Amino acid sequence: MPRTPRQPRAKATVNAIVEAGFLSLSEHGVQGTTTRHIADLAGVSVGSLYEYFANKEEVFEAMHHHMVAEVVAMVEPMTPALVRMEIRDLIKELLFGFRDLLEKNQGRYLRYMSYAAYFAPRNHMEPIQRLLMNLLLQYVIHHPQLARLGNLPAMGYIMINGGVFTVLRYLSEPNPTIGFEELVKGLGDMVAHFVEGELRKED
Amino acid sequence: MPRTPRQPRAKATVNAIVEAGFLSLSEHGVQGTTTRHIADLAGVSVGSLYEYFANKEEVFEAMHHHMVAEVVAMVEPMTPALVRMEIRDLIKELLFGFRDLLEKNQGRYLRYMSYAAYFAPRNHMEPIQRLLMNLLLQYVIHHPQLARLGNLPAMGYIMINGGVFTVLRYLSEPNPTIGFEELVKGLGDMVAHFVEGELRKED
DNA sequence: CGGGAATCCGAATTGAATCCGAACAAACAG
DNA sequence: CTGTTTGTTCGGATTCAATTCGGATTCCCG
Repeated sequence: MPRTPRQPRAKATVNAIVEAGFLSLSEHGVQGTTTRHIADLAGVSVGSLYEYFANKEEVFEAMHHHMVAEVVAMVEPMTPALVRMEIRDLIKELLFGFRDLLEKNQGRYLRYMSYAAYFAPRNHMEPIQRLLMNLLLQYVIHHPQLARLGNLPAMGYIMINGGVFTVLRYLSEPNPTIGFEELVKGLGDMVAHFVEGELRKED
Repeated sequence: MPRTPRQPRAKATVNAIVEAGFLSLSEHGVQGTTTRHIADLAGVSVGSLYEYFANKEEVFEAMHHHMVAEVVAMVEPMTPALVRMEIRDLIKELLFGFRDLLEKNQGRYLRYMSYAAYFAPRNHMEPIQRLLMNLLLQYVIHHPQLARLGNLPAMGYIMINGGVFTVLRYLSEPNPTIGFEELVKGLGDMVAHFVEGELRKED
């Protein structure tokens, strides 16, 4: 049963372990990331690690929460500005921000993401999906003509998942055949044309 | 150094091991899939497993090849018919076929796919991506008006990755909020409107 | 048949994950 | 201050899965 850290010293320990988790993942990949490794990098002993984490997986879960929290911290302040933009600009802003976040710290979040399906198999992207679905709703509220669009949940699902996963996959690619700008422009065009097309169909 | 099976008996062993890999993955997930487990399910000893596979990961790679081969075997015969269809019908045909394939055998391929990022981090989808890119090219050849479209590689990248990953993610979802038909229709609309919009822009 | 190659086996080895009890540090009451 | 309680850290002991290895068994060709 893992303990919750009370004293600041312990909180520092927990934090160091999570940091070390990202470091080790970047350096050695999943296979090479052992508890001893993490503990060494964190400057504590394995025993200490198991004081606060029931098992190795929980360390990865904590890393996951860090990442999600940062994404939320990025998107939420942007939201008021985003909902007033043209759709193409919104997508551009969002995806560039997303890329920068993922590549921060030698791509620690990106690296983590490519293994996330293993560590957090169930719904690991759900909070982010909800965040973006909320952004979409806010956007529709600020652009009432969009309310005429048909199946908003399905549209949102496709745009969010298609967009997020395509960008993730793109950024993980060792030598991509297209540029990130092209990708972002293409995604923007795709969504913009789709919206126009659907609105035209309504008439 | 793994040996290549020569006698039919050995080929059966190799096959049983790969089959057992899928079974074990379905039953016990990644964590629960041990070499002993696979060997037991295959009705052979661990030692035999290591005769033909250098390590556990190679078993997963063999499973991967099985899956990719089946996808190719599904798409290639469909191609001549697909390239003559309306874009929406093509997408519908392709995605329903894809779903059926993934859900065959109690979803063994789907189950495998959700862990694939871990086992085959580098380029594990590349053959499928190439297959679909080729389909796209053939399609453009049969619909010459599409040749006026702008950045085909980027478009293809987005449609293929966005489509494949969205469907994969959707099928892995325990209780999806939208129906598969809606998803397929939405993807079809998205692509169709995009094509129309781009063609209109060219004028 | 007889012998060498191919196949199969499962106990032994190895190394990582996890547990645990003792040692050390902080907080705090009297 | 000082004894006690509670929180924290440590690293060796244990457990379990991956992989190895030497020998037993089966196949197949001459």
